[in-house]
Amino acid sequence: MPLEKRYDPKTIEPQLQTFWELAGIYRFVPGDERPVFSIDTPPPTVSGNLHLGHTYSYTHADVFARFHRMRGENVFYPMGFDDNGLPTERLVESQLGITAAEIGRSAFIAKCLQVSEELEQDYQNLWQRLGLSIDWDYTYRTIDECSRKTSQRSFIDLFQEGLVYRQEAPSIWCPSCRTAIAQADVDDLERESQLVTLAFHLENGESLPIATTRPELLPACVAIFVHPGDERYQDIFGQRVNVPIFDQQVTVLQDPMADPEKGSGAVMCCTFGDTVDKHWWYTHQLDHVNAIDQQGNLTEVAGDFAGLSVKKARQAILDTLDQQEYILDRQPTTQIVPVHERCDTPVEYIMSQQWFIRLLDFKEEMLAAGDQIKWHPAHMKARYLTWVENLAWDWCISRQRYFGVPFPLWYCQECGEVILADLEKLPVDPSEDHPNEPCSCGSRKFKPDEDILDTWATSSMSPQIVGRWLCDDDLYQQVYPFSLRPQAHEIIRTWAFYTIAKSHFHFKQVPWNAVAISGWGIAGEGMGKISKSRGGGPSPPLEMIDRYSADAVRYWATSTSMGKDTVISEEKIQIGTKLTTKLWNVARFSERFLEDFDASHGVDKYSIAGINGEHLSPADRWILSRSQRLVRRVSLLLENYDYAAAKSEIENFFWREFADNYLEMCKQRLYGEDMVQREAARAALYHLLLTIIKLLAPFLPYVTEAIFQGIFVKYEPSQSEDVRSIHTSSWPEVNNNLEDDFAELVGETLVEIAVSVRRFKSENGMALGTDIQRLQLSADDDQLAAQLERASSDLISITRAREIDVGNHLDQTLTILLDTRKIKAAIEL
RNA sequence: GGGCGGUUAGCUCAGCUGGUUAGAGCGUUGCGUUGACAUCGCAAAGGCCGUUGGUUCGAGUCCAAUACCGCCCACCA
Repeated sequence: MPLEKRYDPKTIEPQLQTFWELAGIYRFVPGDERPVFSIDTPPPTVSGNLHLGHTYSYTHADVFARFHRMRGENVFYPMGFDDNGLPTERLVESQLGITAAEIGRSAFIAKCLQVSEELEQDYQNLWQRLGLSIDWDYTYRTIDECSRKTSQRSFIDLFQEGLVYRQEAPSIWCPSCRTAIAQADVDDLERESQLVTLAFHLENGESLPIATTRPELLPACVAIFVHPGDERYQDIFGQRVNVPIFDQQVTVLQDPMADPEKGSGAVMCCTFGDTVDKHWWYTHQLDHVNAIDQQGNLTEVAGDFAGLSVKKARQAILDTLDQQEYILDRQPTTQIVPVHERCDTPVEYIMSQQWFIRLLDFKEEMLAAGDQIKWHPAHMKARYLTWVENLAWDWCISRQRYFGVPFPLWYCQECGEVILADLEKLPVDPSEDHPNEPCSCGSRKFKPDEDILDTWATSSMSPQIVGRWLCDDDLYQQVYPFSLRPQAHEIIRTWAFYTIAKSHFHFKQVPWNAVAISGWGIAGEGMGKISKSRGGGPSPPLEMIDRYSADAVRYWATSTSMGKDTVISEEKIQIGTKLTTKLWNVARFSERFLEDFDASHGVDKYSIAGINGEHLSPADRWILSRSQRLVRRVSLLLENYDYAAAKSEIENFFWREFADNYLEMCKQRLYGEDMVQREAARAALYHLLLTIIKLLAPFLPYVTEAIFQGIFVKYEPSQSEDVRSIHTSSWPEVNNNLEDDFAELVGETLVEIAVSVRRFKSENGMALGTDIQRLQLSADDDQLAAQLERASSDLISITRAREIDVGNHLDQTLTILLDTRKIKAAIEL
């Protein structure tokens, strides 16, 4: 079936998508002898707000998958959805306007399952429409049974290795989400604040000025610290001080972490205002006063202020301090406060009992693991290493929430012993199940652990979940360690780091050979324009795909290199549309010369080996040589995950060298009567078009497939490659015999001549198709001159000269077009 | 405060291990039915490659300092 005059992606893309699904083009073949390329796909957090930015990093991973598949590798490219834990709960709460506390735990979990499942269908639709070459037989949800089982198994294994522990300790707490969180869940937020200097009174009645931004923590003040070398405070070391309003007596202590430069140099230590307080509390064995409860309100120790929120209490206490004339100074200040990244609520440090995974003892191992992985771009490794170096807390994995993977354990009500679930029974819900055996103390009374695991504690097992670690060892052995982890940069410290940590703890190896870090597709000015046209919302990706094409969106997504953020640009998408149109038109042009070939040997007929070099024109030799170098370069770039440079090289070659120049040079032979010349041109054309669409197939899977199906796969099957689809066909190989420096020099000369003639016509207002009488050329180099002679058909074709005349010198009466050391050219009109 | 990335044509960006007149797309201007393509083609204009030093026969490309922009990290009184 000949190619349609106009390429209509809106109808063709969905057809091809269906074809790929039905034909199983992207199936992973377990047990196959080909080398495996396995991808640890990021399970997107199901957030319910899909925008074009989501397509950005996922396109990158797909390009790699397609490249490796065409390279002959058995590509394992699964998909997952991260739908357990706090992010999903927050979504459900905001979307349905309910809270778990209101409707009860089990009803809430049911809502979470329902909402996330509906949204996941949207994600899947988008991924399929975008053309991601995922094998949908391998999908997972981080809340599904296999994930829960894997996650609980991980916990039990680590427990038995002594790598997890439960401890009553100051923990990072989000008063809004009402749960403990981990260091990695904390972000910085700048806000306006007030630094007030208060007068604390020593026993002798003297006043000690102390600055604070958190006066509401006064009831929890347990000590005052000064620097040991601070001259001002040598005398008061060890003295007792009265805390304003609350009147408890605390001691002045010394510690090098007290900075004489800050505030008055004397600082109050409260349990707990920040991590330094925690440090001092621990190292100086101070008392613990809990002033803030789990809802973020002041406790009874705050007396009249009990029950007030932190914010209200701060103001009320300030007012009282003011009335009682404790305030020496007030300074407005911008302060950086740690907040919970999910809700931007300032965190508190609250004493509570939590489960932790040991990290601080393993920093060296984690750093070494980072060095064993290839990072793309390389500088992203620095973020990982910095994070590991600065770790200050073990990994708090317990969350006081509802929707997630439960801890697989109970506590004995008699002796407090931890009873783990049986491995065979995983996954368990300890609230519904119970232990098989009585506790070693003989008791049969158990209390289930009611917390859930940090969502990262599960998603950090993604290689094990998707590789079916616990239920399909053959598969797992084939895919693990994974070839590639693609992900975005903001989750280096969470997903990447935790996955590396888990892999180290469980298997003493790194989870992947390489990690490819994508940037973000972010809303920019272009988005404003887009959103305006549809009433203000962000641009929905399916709408953009419908308006332009999946290929065009992918073109935009692969235009900025690995690791870089990029603005969502409708303009860039439009350029992608132009490229697909150009490809289509080139293919339609080529089709008429290729369709009557005796191609009974399938696509191999015009493989490079079949080209008879004797009859190739200089233009053929030039473009064939250039194409070999292109294949070499693009392959290397893609091996190194540099999709943007690869795409740009192919695009330039295709548009500037092949379409603008080569096609114009070979037309005369294609249309001409000389069958020998015609066959040579057709062979070159066949090879080049096939090479170009293959190279572009990872980027523009739809239009290249449409061309491949329309022109190259209407013959019998090839013996050497799977030509059901361009995406299972073989990646182009470099043919050294076609690489030829001299041919390239000749080709460049031909282009120079063509450009000079075009410029002449353009400057003289002539149409490009205008015939010229004679083109006279002269080259000092005899070999070059001989090639120019041989290229007369190429030159006539592109310049429309009636006659090409190659001689030793130019006729001075003619118009000189070019005069360089290499080549001189003149025309006669 | 420490670290990383960026600073190249009006805009968005390429420029690999330093080497002839610095590239592309968009935009601008002019011209044009080349027997595939007007969702096009051809051509033109447009840059002291952030600043200042240094290394070198030669630097956008290496080194140092510096200024902005962005990000990561840090104990944020």
